Amino acid sequence: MATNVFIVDDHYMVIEGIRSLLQNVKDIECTGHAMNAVSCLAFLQQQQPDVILMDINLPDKSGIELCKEVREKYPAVFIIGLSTFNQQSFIQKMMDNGASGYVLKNATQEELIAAIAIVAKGGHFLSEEAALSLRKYNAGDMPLLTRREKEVLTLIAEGMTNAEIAQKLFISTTTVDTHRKNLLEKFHAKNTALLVKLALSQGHL
Amino acid sequence: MATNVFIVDDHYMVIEGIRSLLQNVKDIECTGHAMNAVSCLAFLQQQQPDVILMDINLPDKSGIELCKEVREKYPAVFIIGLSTFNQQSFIQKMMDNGASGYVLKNATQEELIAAIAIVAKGGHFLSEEAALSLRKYNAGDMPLLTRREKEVLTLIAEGMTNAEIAQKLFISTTTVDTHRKNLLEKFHAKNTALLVKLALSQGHL
DNA sequence: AAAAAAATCATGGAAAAAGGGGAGACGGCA
DNA sequence: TGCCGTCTCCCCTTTTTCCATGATTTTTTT
Repeated sequence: MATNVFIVDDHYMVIEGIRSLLQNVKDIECTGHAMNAVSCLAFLQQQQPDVILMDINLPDKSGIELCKEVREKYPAVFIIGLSTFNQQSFIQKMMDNGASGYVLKNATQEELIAAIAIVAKGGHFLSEEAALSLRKYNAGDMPLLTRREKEVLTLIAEGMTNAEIAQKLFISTTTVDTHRKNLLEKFHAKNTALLVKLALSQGHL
Repeated sequence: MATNVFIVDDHYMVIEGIRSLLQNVKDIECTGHAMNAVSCLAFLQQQQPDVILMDINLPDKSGIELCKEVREKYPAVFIIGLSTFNQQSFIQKMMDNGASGYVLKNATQEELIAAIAIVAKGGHFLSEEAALSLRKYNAGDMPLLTRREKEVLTLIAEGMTNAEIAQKLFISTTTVDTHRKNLLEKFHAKNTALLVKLALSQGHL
Protein backbone atom coordinates (compact mmCIF):
# COMPACT_ATOMS: atom_id res chain seq x y z
CA MET A 1 0.00 0.00 0.00
CA ALA A 2 1.26 3.43 -0.89
CA THR A 3 2.28 5.91 1.79
CA ASN A 4 -0.03 8.90 1.93
CA VAL A 5 1.78 12.20 2.30
CA PHE A 6 0.26 15.53 3.27
CA ILE A 7 2.15 18.81 2.88
CA VAL A 8 1.86 21.85 5.13
CA ASP A 9 3.75 24.93 3.98
CA ASP A 10 2.76 28.52 3.44
CA HIS A 11 4.80 28.84 0.27
CA TYR A 12 3.05 27.64 -2.79
CA MET A 13 6.30 27.06 -4.64
CA VAL A 14 7.57 24.72 -1.98
CA ILE A 15 4.38 22.71 -2.04
CA GLU A 16 4.62 22.47 -5.79
CA GLY A 17 8.27 21.52 -5.55
CA ILE A 18 7.60 18.67 -3.16
CA ARG A 19 4.67 17.41 -5.20
CA SER A 20 6.86 17.44 -8.25
CA LEU A 21 9.62 15.56 -6.45
CA LEU A 22 7.19 12.89 -5.27
CA GLN A 23 5.03 12.75 -8.34
CA ASN A 24 6.36 9.69 -10.06
CA VAL A 25 7.52 7.84 -7.02
CA LYS A 26 5.76 4.58 -6.45
CA ASP A 27 4.61 3.82 -2.93
CA ILE A 28 4.16 7.53 -2.26
CA GLU A 29 0.94 9.40 -2.84
CA CYS A 30 0.38 13.10 -2.17
CA THR A 31 -3.07 13.35 -0.68
CA GLY A 32 -3.18 17.11 -0.40
CA HIS A 33 -1.71 20.19 1.14
CA ALA A 34 -2.51 23.04 3.50
CA MET A 35 -1.02 26.50 3.72
CA ASN A 36 -1.76 27.10 7.38
CA ALA A 37 -2.39 25.28 10.63
CA VAL A 38 -6.15 25.70 10.64
CA SER A 39 -6.78 24.10 7.28
CA CYS A 40 -4.30 21.38 8.14
CA LEU A 41 -6.34 20.47 11.22
CA ALA A 42 -9.53 20.67 9.22
CA PHE A 43 -8.17 18.21 6.71
CA LEU A 44 -7.10 15.79 9.40
CA GLN A 45 -10.66 15.63 10.72
CA GLN A 46 -11.65 14.19 7.36
CA GLN A 47 -8.78 11.84 6.74
CA GLN A 48 -5.38 11.02 8.14
CA PRO A 49 -2.30 10.66 5.96
CA ASP A 50 0.60 8.44 6.97
CA VAL A 51 3.14 11.22 6.94
CA ILE A 52 2.93 15.01 7.13
CA LEU A 53 5.68 17.21 5.75
CA MET A 54 5.37 20.29 7.90
CA ASP A 55 7.06 23.65 7.58
CA ILE A 56 8.07 25.34 10.81
CA ASN A 57 6.90 28.77 9.73
CA LEU A 58 3.19 29.00 9.33
CA PRO A 59 1.17 32.18 9.23
CA ASP A 60 -1.24 31.34 12.02
CA LYS A 61 0.69 29.04 14.33
CA SER A 62 4.22 27.79 14.65
CA GLY A 63 4.87 24.39 13.18
CA ILE A 64 6.10 23.32 16.58
CA GLU A 65 2.73 23.88 18.21
CA LEU A 66 0.91 22.32 15.31
CA CYS A 67 3.19 19.32 15.49
CA LYS A 68 2.38 18.76 19.13
CA GLU A 69 -1.32 19.16 18.54
CA VAL A 70 -1.42 16.77 15.63
CA ARG A 71 0.59 14.13 17.45
CA GLU A 72 -1.72 14.29 20.44
CA LYS A 73 -4.87 13.95 18.38
CA TYR A 74 -3.59 11.56 15.74
CA PRO A 75 -0.77 9.43 17.13
CA ALA A 76 -0.72 7.32 13.96
CA VAL A 77 0.30 10.27 11.82
CA PHE A 78 4.05 10.77 11.62
CA ILE A 79 5.52 14.19 11.05
CA ILE A 80 8.61 15.33 9.20
CA GLY A 81 9.72 18.89 9.89
CA LEU A 82 10.78 21.14 7.06
CA SER A 83 12.89 24.25 7.26
CA THR A 84 15.46 26.45 5.69
CA PHE A 85 19.04 26.88 6.73
CA ASN A 86 19.02 29.49 9.43
CA GLN A 87 16.12 28.05 11.36
CA GLN A 88 17.81 24.90 12.43
CA SER A 89 17.63 25.93 16.04
CA PHE A 90 14.01 24.78 15.93
CA ILE A 91 14.86 21.21 15.10
CA GLN A 92 15.19 20.16 18.70
CA LYS A 93 11.83 21.58 19.66
CA MET A 94 10.18 19.97 16.70
CA MET A 95 11.60 16.58 17.63
CA ASP A 96 10.68 17.14 21.27
CA ASN A 97 7.13 17.76 20.19
CA GLY A 98 6.78 14.46 18.46
CA ALA A 99 8.24 14.92 14.99
CA SER A 100 9.81 11.79 13.55
CA GLY A 101 12.16 13.50 11.19
CA TYR A 102 13.65 16.65 9.83
CA VAL A 103 14.52 17.58 6.29
CA LEU A 104 15.97 20.81 4.95
CA LYS A 105 14.29 22.54 2.08
CA ASN A 106 17.32 22.08 -0.09
CA ALA A 107 17.18 18.32 0.35
CA THR A 108 17.56 16.12 -2.70
CA GLN A 109 14.80 13.94 -4.04
CA GLU A 110 16.50 10.82 -2.75
CA GLU A 111 16.83 12.28 0.70
CA LEU A 112 13.18 13.25 0.83
CA ILE A 113 12.00 9.86 -0.37
CA ALA A 114 14.25 8.09 2.09
CA ALA A 115 12.96 10.23 4.91
CA ILE A 116 9.33 9.48 4.08
CA ALA A 117 9.96 5.76 3.74
CA ILE A 118 11.75 5.52 7.07
CA VAL A 119 9.34 7.70 8.98
CA ALA A 120 6.28 5.92 7.58
CA LYS A 121 7.59 2.73 9.15
CA GLY A 122 7.85 4.45 12.50
CA GLY A 123 11.53 5.25 12.27
CA HIS A 124 13.38 8.52 12.63
CA PHE A 125 15.21 10.54 10.01
CA LEU A 126 17.42 13.59 10.30
CA SER A 127 19.07 15.05 7.25
CA GLU A 128 22.80 15.24 7.63
CA GLU A 129 23.01 18.97 7.95
CA ALA A 130 20.13 19.00 10.38
CA ALA A 131 21.85 16.49 12.59
CA LEU A 132 24.99 18.55 12.40
CA SER A 133 23.31 21.75 13.47
CA LEU A 134 21.52 19.88 16.21
CA ARG A 135 24.83 19.23 17.81
CA LYS A 136 25.85 22.87 17.51
CA TYR A 137 22.50 23.92 18.84
CA ASN A 138 22.77 21.87 21.96
CA ALA A 139 25.85 23.88 22.76
CA GLY A 140 24.09 27.25 22.48
CA ASP A 141 20.64 26.16 23.50
CA MET A 142 17.50 28.08 22.70
CA PRO A 143 15.23 28.78 25.65
CA LEU A 144 11.69 27.53 26.07
CA LEU A 145 9.44 30.37 27.14
CA THR A 146 6.27 30.26 29.17
CA ARG A 147 3.04 31.84 28.03
CA ARG A 148 3.53 34.88 30.24
CA GLU A 149 7.14 35.30 29.30
CA LYS A 150 6.23 35.39 25.64
CA GLU A 151 3.63 38.07 26.32
CA VAL A 152 6.06 40.18 28.28
CA LEU A 153 8.77 39.67 25.69
CA THR A 154 6.49 40.82 22.90
CA LEU A 155 5.55 43.96 24.78
CA ILE A 156 9.16 44.70 25.65
CA ALA A 157 10.04 44.49 21.98
CA GLU A 158 7.28 46.97 21.24
CA GLY A 159 9.07 49.49 23.39
CA MET A 160 6.92 49.34 26.51
CA THR A 161 8.34 49.94 29.97
CA ASN A 162 7.70 47.65 32.92
CA ALA A 163 5.08 50.04 34.22
CA GLU A 164 3.24 50.08 30.90
CA ILE A 165 3.38 46.33 30.57
CA ALA A 166 2.12 45.91 34.13
CA GLN A 167 -0.85 48.11 33.38
CA LYS A 168 -1.60 46.27 30.19
CA LEU A 169 -1.45 42.82 31.76
CA PHE A 170 -3.10 43.86 35.05
CA ILE A 171 -0.15 42.73 37.14
CA SER A 172 2.38 44.49 39.34
CA THR A 173 5.46 46.14 37.89
CA THR A 174 7.60 43.97 40.10
CA THR A 175 6.10 40.91 38.50
CA VAL A 176 6.92 42.24 35.08
CA ASP A 177 10.41 42.86 36.32
CA THR A 178 10.68 39.26 37.44
CA HIS A 179 9.59 38.00 34.05
CA ARG A 180 12.06 40.35 32.46
CA LYS A 181 14.86 39.03 34.59
CA ASN A 182 13.93 35.47 33.78
CA LEU A 183 13.91 36.30 30.08
CA LEU A 184 17.37 37.82 30.33
CA GLU A 185 18.59 34.73 32.08
CA LYS A 186 17.00 32.28 29.68
CA PHE A 187 18.51 34.04 26.70
CA HIS A 188 21.83 34.64 28.43
CA ALA A 189 21.35 38.27 27.46
CA LYS A 190 22.84 40.94 29.63
CA ASN A 191 20.40 43.63 28.61
CA THR A 192 17.20 44.33 26.73
CA ALA A 193 18.88 45.16 23.45
CA LEU A 194 20.51 41.77 23.13
CA LEU A 195 17.37 40.09 24.41
CA VAL A 196 15.31 41.56 21.61
CA LYS A 197 17.89 40.71 19.00
CA LEU A 198 18.16 37.11 20.10
CA ALA A 199 14.42 36.72 20.39
CA LEU A 200 13.89 38.07 16.90
CA SER A 201 16.64 36.08 15.29
CA GLN A 202 15.41 32.90 16.91
CA GLY A 203 11.87 33.46 15.80
CA HIS A 204 10.24 34.16 19.14
CA LEU A 205 8.68 37.37 17.91
CA MET B 1 10.44 32.82 -29.40
CA ALA B 2 10.19 31.38 -25.94
CA THR B 3 11.38 33.33 -22.92
CA ASN B 4 14.38 31.71 -21.29
CA VAL B 5 14.18 31.63 -17.52
CA PHE B 6 17.01 30.91 -15.11
CA ILE B 7 16.40 30.19 -11.43
CA VAL B 8 18.68 31.12 -8.53
CA ASP B 9 17.65 29.78 -5.14
CA ASP B 10 19.45 27.83 -2.50
CA HIS B 11 16.46 25.60 -1.77
CA TYR B 12 16.13 22.67 -4.05
CA MET B 13 12.44 22.33 -3.40
CA VAL B 14 11.75 25.87 -4.48
CA ILE B 15 13.68 25.38 -7.70
CA GLU B 16 11.73 22.21 -8.34
CA GLY B 17 8.50 23.99 -7.52
CA ILE B 18 9.15 26.77 -9.98
CA ARG B 19 10.22 24.35 -12.69
CA SER B 20 7.06 22.41 -12.13
CA LEU B 21 4.94 25.54 -12.29
CA LEU B 22 6.55 26.61 -15.54
CA GLN B 23 6.95 23.17 -17.08
CA ASN B 24 4.02 23.09 -19.44
CA VAL B 25 3.77 26.76 -20.12
CA LYS B 26 4.41 27.65 -23.71
CA ASP B 27 6.66 30.62 -24.40
CA ILE B 28 8.58 29.89 -21.22
CA GLU B 29 11.63 27.69 -21.08
CA CYS B 30 13.66 26.91 -17.97
CA THR B 31 17.26 26.96 -19.07
CA GLY B 32 18.77 26.01 -15.78
CA HIS B 33 19.30 26.86 -12.16
CA ALA B 34 21.96 27.79 -9.65
CA MET B 35 22.02 27.38 -5.92
CA ASN B 36 24.47 30.18 -5.20
CA ALA B 37 25.82 33.40 -6.62
CA VAL B 38 29.08 31.98 -7.91
CA SER B 39 27.55 29.30 -10.07
CA CYS B 40 24.97 31.78 -11.28
CA LEU B 41 27.71 34.10 -12.54
CA ALA B 42 29.54 31.15 -14.06
CA PHE B 43 26.44 30.18 -16.00
CA LEU B 44 25.93 33.70 -17.27
CA GLN B 45 29.39 33.68 -18.82
CA GLN B 46 28.23 30.82 -21.02
CA GLN B 47 24.76 32.01 -21.89
CA GLN B 48 22.29 34.67 -20.90
CA PRO B 49 18.66 33.93 -20.16
CA ASP B 50 15.95 36.54 -20.69
CA VAL B 51 14.79 36.51 -17.11
CA ILE B 52 16.35 35.41 -13.83
CA LEU B 53 14.21 34.46 -10.84
CA MET B 54 16.49 35.30 -7.95
CA ASP B 55 16.09 34.55 -4.27
CA ILE B 56 17.26 37.21 -1.86
CA ASN B 57 18.89 34.77 0.49
CA LEU B 58 21.87 33.05 -1.01
CA PRO B 59 24.57 31.24 0.89
CA ASP B 60 27.53 33.13 -0.52
CA LYS B 61 26.19 36.57 -1.38
CA SER B 62 22.98 38.49 -0.88
CA GLY B 63 20.61 38.52 -3.81
CA ILE B 64 20.77 42.29 -3.69
CA GLU B 65 24.47 42.35 -4.48
CA LEU B 66 24.16 39.66 -7.09
CA CYS B 67 21.32 41.56 -8.69
CA LYS B 68 23.44 44.67 -9.03
CA GLU B 69 26.38 42.74 -10.41
CA VAL B 70 24.34 40.88 -13.00
CA ARG B 71 22.59 44.01 -14.20
CA GLU B 72 25.89 45.81 -14.65
CA LYS B 73 27.46 43.00 -16.63
CA TYR B 74 24.41 41.87 -18.56
CA PRO B 75 21.95 44.73 -19.01
CA ALA B 76 19.77 42.60 -21.30
CA VAL B 77 18.98 40.14 -18.52
CA PHE B 78 15.98 41.12 -16.44
CA ILE B 79 15.68 40.04 -12.84
CA ILE B 80 12.69 39.14 -10.71
CA GLY B 81 13.30 39.01 -6.96
CA LEU B 82 11.93 36.16 -4.90
CA SER B 83 11.33 36.13 -1.18
CA THR B 84 9.25 35.00 1.70
CA PHE B 85 6.90 37.07 3.81
CA ASN B 86 8.98 38.75 6.44
CA GLN B 87 11.74 39.90 4.20
CA GLN B 88 9.73 42.44 2.30
CA SER B 89 11.88 45.26 3.60
CA PHE B 90 14.41 44.15 1.03
CA ILE B 91 12.11 44.77 -1.89
CA GLN B 92 13.07 48.40 -2.18
CA LYS B 93 16.76 47.60 -2.17
CA MET B 94 16.29 44.91 -4.78
CA MET B 95 14.40 47.25 -7.06
CA ASP B 96 16.97 49.99 -6.48
CA ASN B 97 19.63 47.59 -7.64
CA GLY B 98 18.03 46.95 -10.96
CA ALA B 99 15.44 44.25 -10.41
CA SER B 100 12.44 44.50 -12.69
CA GLY B 101 10.01 42.69 -10.47
CA TYR B 102 9.26 41.03 -7.21
CA VAL B 103 7.29 37.90 -6.48
CA LEU B 104 6.59 36.22 -3.17
CA LYS B 105 7.30 32.55 -2.77
CA ASN B 106 3.67 31.80 -2.17
CA ALA B 107 2.69 33.32 -5.50
CA THR B 108 0.27 31.45 -7.70
CA GLN B 109 1.20 30.00 -11.04
CA GLU B 110 -0.70 32.73 -12.88
CA GLU B 111 1.09 35.43 -10.95
CA LEU B 112 4.48 33.95 -11.70
CA ILE B 113 3.75 33.55 -15.40
CA ALA B 114 2.38 37.07 -15.63
CA ALA B 115 5.44 38.43 -13.89
CA ILE B 116 7.80 36.66 -16.28
CA ALA B 117 5.86 37.77 -19.34
CA ILE B 118 5.78 41.40 -18.30
CA VAL B 119 9.38 41.57 -17.17
CA ALA B 120 10.67 39.82 -20.29
CA LYS B 121 9.20 42.67 -22.34
CA GLY B 122 11.07 45.19 -20.25
CA GLY B 123 8.19 46.00 -17.91
CA HIS B 124 7.95 45.94 -14.14
CA PHE B 125 5.97 43.61 -11.92
CA LEU B 126 5.29 43.68 -8.21
CA SER B 127 3.10 41.07 -6.61
CA GLU B 128 0.19 42.62 -4.77
CA GLU B 129 1.42 41.88 -1.31
CA ALA B 130 4.90 43.07 -2.20
CA ALA B 131 3.53 46.35 -3.49
CA LEU B 132 1.47 46.68 -0.34
CA SER B 133 4.38 46.22 1.96
CA LEU B 134 6.40 48.60 -0.16
CA ARG B 135 3.88 51.31 0.53
CA LYS B 136 3.89 50.61 4.23
CA TYR B 137 7.60 50.75 4.14
CA ASN B 138 7.69 54.09 2.38
CA ALA B 139 5.08 55.50 4.71
CA GLY B 140 6.84 54.52 7.91
CA ASP B 141 10.01 55.71 6.30
CA MET B 142 13.15 53.83 6.87
CA PRO B 143 15.84 56.08 8.23
CA LEU B 144 19.13 56.64 6.49
CA LEU B 145 21.92 56.02 8.93
CA THR B 146 25.40 57.39 8.88
CA ARG B 147 28.44 55.16 9.01
CA ARG B 148 28.97 55.80 12.69
CA GLU B 149 25.34 55.33 13.58
CA LYS B 150 25.34 51.94 11.93
CA GLU B 151 28.38 50.92 13.90
CA VAL B 152 26.86 52.07 17.17
CA LEU B 153 23.54 50.43 16.34
CA THR B 154 25.22 47.12 15.65
CA LEU B 155 27.07 47.21 18.95
CA ILE B 156 23.94 48.22 20.85
CA ALA B 157 22.16 45.20 19.40
CA GLU B 158 24.99 43.03 20.60
CA GLY B 159 24.21 44.06 24.12
CA MET B 160 27.01 46.52 24.71
CA THR B 161 26.58 49.52 26.99
CA ASN B 162 27.56 53.04 26.05
CA ALA B 163 30.75 52.71 28.00
CA GLU B 164 31.71 49.48 26.24
CA ILE B 165 30.91 50.90 22.83
CA ALA B 166 32.93 54.00 23.60
CA GLN B 167 35.92 51.89 24.48
CA LYS B 168 35.58 49.80 21.36
CA LEU B 169 35.28 52.76 19.01
CA PHE B 170 37.83 54.93 20.83
CA ILE B 171 35.36 57.73 21.45
CA SER B 172 33.77 59.24 24.53
CA THR B 173 30.71 57.70 26.18
CA THR B 174 28.88 60.97 25.74
CA THR B 175 29.44 60.72 22.00
CA VAL B 176 28.02 57.25 21.98
CA ASP B 177 25.10 58.59 23.92
CA THR B 178 24.54 61.26 21.29
CA HIS B 179 24.53 58.67 18.52
CA ARG B 180 22.15 56.60 20.55
CA LYS B 181 19.79 59.51 20.96
CA ASN B 182 19.94 60.26 17.27
CA LEU B 183 19.20 56.64 16.45
CA LEU B 184 16.17 56.68 18.73
CA GLU B 185 14.95 59.80 17.02
CA LYS B 186 15.54 58.53 13.50
CA PHE B 187 13.64 55.35 14.22
CA HIS B 188 10.95 57.09 16.26
CA ALA B 189 11.73 54.56 18.95
CA LYS B 190 11.28 55.51 22.55
CA ASN B 191 13.76 53.01 23.90
CA THR B 192 16.46 50.54 22.96
CA ALA B 193 14.18 47.54 22.77
CA LEU B 194 12.02 49.03 20.05
CA LEU B 195 15.07 50.43 18.33
CA VAL B 196 16.59 46.98 17.99
CA LYS B 197 13.35 45.45 16.83
CA LEU B 198 12.81 48.08 14.15
CA ALA B 199 16.40 47.93 13.00
CA LEU B 200 16.27 44.16 12.66
CA SER B 201 12.92 44.06 10.92
CA GLN B 202 14.04 46.70 8.47
CA GLY B 203 17.21 44.90 7.63
CA HIS B 204 19.70 47.29 9.18
CA LEU B 205 21.37 44.54 11.15
C1' DA C 1 -1.85 13.58 46.03
C1' DA C 2 2.82 15.01 45.64
C1' DA C 3 6.25 17.35 43.03
C1' DA C 4 7.61 20.67 39.73
C1' DA C 5 6.91 24.72 37.16
C1' DA C 6 4.90 29.11 36.56
C1' DA C 7 2.99 33.37 38.06
C1' DT C 8 2.47 36.53 41.42
C1' DC C 9 4.38 40.28 44.65
C1' DA C 10 7.99 42.88 47.38
C1' DT C 11 12.39 45.80 49.01
C1' DG C 12 16.41 48.22 48.19
C1' DG C 13 20.30 49.65 45.76
C1' DA C 14 23.53 50.12 41.68
C1' DA C 15 23.90 50.87 36.81
C1' DA C 16 22.42 52.38 32.60
C1' DA C 17 19.51 54.78 29.46
C1' DA C 18 16.37 58.65 28.20
C1' DG C 19 15.59 63.48 27.72
C1' DG C 20 17.00 68.19 27.84
C1' DG C 21 20.22 71.44 26.58
C1' DG C 22 24.68 73.47 24.42
C1' DA C 23 28.98 73.57 21.56
C1' DG C 24 33.41 73.08 18.73
C1' DA C 25 35.84 70.72 14.58
C1' DC C 26 35.86 68.88 10.11
C1' DG C 27 34.81 67.97 5.21
C1' DG C 28 32.05 68.41 1.18
C1' DC C 29 29.58 71.14 -1.80
C1' DA C 30 26.94 74.86 -3.95
C1' DT D 1 33.06 81.29 1.37
C1' DG D 2 29.35 80.00 3.90
C1' DC D 3 26.14 76.34 4.79
C1' DC D 4 25.06 71.62 6.03
C1' DG D 5 25.77 67.21 7.79
C1' DT D 6 28.54 64.40 10.57
C1' DC D 7 31.24 63.44 14.42
C1' DT D 8 32.84 64.77 18.46
C1' DC D 9 32.32 66.20 23.51
C1' DC D 10 30.08 67.88 27.99
C1' DC D 11 26.50 68.74 32.03
C1' DC D 12 22.30 67.73 34.53
C1' DT D 13 17.90 65.34 35.83
C1' DT D 14 14.64 61.81 35.58
C1' DT D 15 13.32 57.38 34.29
C1' DT D 16 14.12 52.75 33.59
C1' DT D 17 16.58 48.79 33.80
C1' DC D 18 19.51 45.47 36.16
C1' DC D 19 20.78 42.76 40.22
C1' DA D 20 20.20 40.25 44.65
C1' DT D 21 16.98 37.92 47.64
C1' DG D 22 13.00 36.11 49.35
C1' DA D 23 8.22 34.58 49.47
C1' DT D 24 3.17 33.11 48.37
C1' DT D 25 -0.22 31.28 45.30
C1' DT D 26 -1.74 28.96 41.21
C1' DT D 27 -1.21 25.74 37.52
C1' DT D 28 0.64 21.80 35.39
C1' DT D 29 2.79 17.46 35.39
C1' DT D 30 3.84 13.12 37.22
